[in-house]
Amino acid sequence: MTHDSLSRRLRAHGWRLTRQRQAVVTFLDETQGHFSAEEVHAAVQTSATPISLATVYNTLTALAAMGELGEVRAGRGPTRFDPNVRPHDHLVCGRCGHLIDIEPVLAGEIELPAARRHGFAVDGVDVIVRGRCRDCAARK
Amino acid sequence: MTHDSLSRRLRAHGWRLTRQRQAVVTFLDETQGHFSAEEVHAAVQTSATPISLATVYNTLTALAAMGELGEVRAGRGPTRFDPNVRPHDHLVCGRCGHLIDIEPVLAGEIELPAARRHGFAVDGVDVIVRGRCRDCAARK
DNA sequence: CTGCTTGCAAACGGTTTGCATTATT
DNA sequence: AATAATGCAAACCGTTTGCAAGCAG
Repeated sequence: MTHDSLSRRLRAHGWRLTRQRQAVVTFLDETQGHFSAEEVHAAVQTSATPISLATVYNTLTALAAMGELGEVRAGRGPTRFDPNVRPHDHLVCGRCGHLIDIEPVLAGEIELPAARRHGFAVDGVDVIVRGRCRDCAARK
Repeated sequence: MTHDSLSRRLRAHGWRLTRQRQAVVTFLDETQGHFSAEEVHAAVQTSATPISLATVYNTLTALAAMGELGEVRAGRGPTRFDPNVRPHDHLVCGRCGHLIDIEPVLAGEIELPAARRHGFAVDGVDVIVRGRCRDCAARK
């Protein structure tokens, strides 16, 4: 993404364009995978930008709230943030925590019948496939 | 899960049948719903049985490991333990955390095609439907 | 200039751990 | 008697918060 579209996006949400926010957004745009707040912090810090962990949390949480970033809580360990906002599900290793994106498991969206909705206003569905990754499965 | 069968299983796993473990198991057997470790602790403590929070964690974790208890990590807040071990999914309120069991969203088990399994040995699938419970939805 | 944003450090909630003591087998 | 399980308290990890200082608009 270009700097201009970045500015536009941030401003569109009423954000001030700080060096810290630019650094986080740029990092997320230029990489793929899943990152804990600590990992983002470490990665952005090395790029000559001063930033505190608290600010990383602020930024990531805000991005997630505005739908620019996915949050994955699976098994133990920290929340991981997912720059991939296309619909998809996750495969999680219960041993090492390895996390990868997979094509949506559910075909189309689920239209949960009212009888099973228990009065809920449904926002979405998270599907997590639990298992052992190739390496951990090999290691018994 | 009945108390008797669970006692049997605990012994089958070479576990000593202590007063604390019996208290936890009995509590889970006599109630329905979802409970944090703290809640189980509070509930069991009042029943004239001395038990520490650490022991509650030990017991719940062990029960979960042997498949006698479900663990639900959804959104923020503590892990909740689910005495219902029949296949089912969950509906979670993103505002108040209200958690309820629902019929399985996926018909039968998913046979994730090898091409999408990324080498994982799949154990199972957790489906969490996110939304707002009736009360929270009403409160806007 | 205004006030949103930052950094710091301390507080926090949930969970785990180390170790001496107790209780089951 | 042997040894698994307990209780306690402190450690721990990930995350949030309060507040003074800084900087974007």
